[in-house]
Amino acid sequence: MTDPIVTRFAPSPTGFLHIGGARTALFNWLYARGRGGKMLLRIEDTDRERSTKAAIDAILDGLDWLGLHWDGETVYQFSRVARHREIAERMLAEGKAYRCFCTPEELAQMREKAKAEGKTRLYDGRWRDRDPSEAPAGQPYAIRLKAPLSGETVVEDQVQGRVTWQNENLDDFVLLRSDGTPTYMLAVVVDDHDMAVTHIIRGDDHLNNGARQTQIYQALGWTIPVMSHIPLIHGPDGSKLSKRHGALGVDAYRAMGYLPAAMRNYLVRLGWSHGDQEVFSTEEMIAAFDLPQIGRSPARFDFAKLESLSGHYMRTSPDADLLAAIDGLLPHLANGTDIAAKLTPPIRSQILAAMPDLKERAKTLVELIDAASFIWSGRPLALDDKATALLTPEARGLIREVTQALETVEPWTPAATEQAVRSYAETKGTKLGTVAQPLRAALTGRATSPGIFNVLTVLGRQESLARLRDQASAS
RNA sequence: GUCCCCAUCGUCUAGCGGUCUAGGACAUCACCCUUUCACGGUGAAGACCGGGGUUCGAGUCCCCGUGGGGACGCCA
Repeated sequence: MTDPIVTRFAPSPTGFLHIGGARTALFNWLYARGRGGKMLLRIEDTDRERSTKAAIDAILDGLDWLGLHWDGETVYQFSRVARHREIAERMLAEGKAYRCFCTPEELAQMREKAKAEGKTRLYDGRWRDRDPSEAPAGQPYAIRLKAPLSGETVVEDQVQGRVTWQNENLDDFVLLRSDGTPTYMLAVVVDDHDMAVTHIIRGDDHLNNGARQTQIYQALGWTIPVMSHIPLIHGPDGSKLSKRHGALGVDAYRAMGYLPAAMRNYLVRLGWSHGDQEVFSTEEMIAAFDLPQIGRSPARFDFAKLESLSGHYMRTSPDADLLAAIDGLLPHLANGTDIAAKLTPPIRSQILAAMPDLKERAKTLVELIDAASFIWSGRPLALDDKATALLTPEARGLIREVTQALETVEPWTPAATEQAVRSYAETKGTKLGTVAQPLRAALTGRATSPGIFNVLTVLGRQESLARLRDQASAS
């Protein structure tokens, strides 16, 4: 029996969960779920200066919203420093690492020199073979890996293929800082090993780290996890994602009204494909996802496609789910509290009644809420510019007459009101649109809305007639 | 600068030597449907970065160039 698959998502809590991190989490989650494995969560909070509680909360909240649930307890890397130190000491004792007494100034000089000479190896290894007895007394030291000087280090990457580095280009990097805290490079290896991680899936900005970490695994004699470095996501203009375009926290996407399912679907197709399939249910995604199908070139973030996918999920979601999604979204909206207060039980059932018509034309929950707002907007109804333009004196005259025709309609159903309006238009010798648009403006305050007869039905006889009379008499 | 990675329509991508006069999706543009807006339907326009090889045959393999990206910290 082979070992169970264990993946992990390991964000550093120095900011929100951005779109790239969300996709990395999704890939890890899909890979584990599809193979009966586990996805672990490890918060890489060893940078005490920059790690914040707020960032941790944002990451957890973001994963939760996306529906990417991890297995087991969340591991906080900082809590494991003693273990990291233990391994560093062990490597020192075994001669796999050594003490380096260089000062920051010396290091800065070395770096400059190396750059000037066009060398990749920044540290010159000056303490590599020196006897510790030569160390200046009381001088703090860092522990560096005694990396191989020749030969090559290879990462057999599932997405990048076989990637090779000449060891002469890799220097003796620091494992344990002079203040006794572990570096990221050491901590990751020790934690992944201790957490029995079998597959590392992360952004390809870590590809070079993959080589360094491989050297640590080799020094320790540990099994190297299968690595997959996925390409980064770029902004619409091809540049690195910045706050100007796509680098928003996932909470921003929630606030824009995207459904988590749409988000997952959009994200999974960024860099990964399964033939010509564009739409994937979560189950399909889990079943089809695999590492070799991930592309190696960076993808650009495209709101238009996200939007389109979002519309698809809006249309295909059950009505009640969408209402629940609105409830979930309201707390995250600026005017959410005001709207929430208006959603009384009767209003909610009106929304539900209108939902089949509403969801057909909304791309996001925000649009859905906006399109539904005519239901709870009280009289006198505010008119937007287009609606105002529609309500010419002639149009108001039409409304007056149609209202009279409508007053006798019984029962108040879409078919019956349509009957009445159509026959009115016929006797007037005008097209249905000529009377439907003014009705729409008077009823919803907008120039666009669901089908006008459904609007009449959702609003009910009393409210409909009242809104019509408001506009018939006004001028 | 050095190291590493990448390169098919505007965008996401299919393509794993011949079935490619290169397929799908989003976006765009027509037309149809139609009470508005969407949806839906039909159709159009739109790509293999350049140059060398290898091969009977290259979008597919190799090399060089060019262009992107990433990494070069006692950050993660």
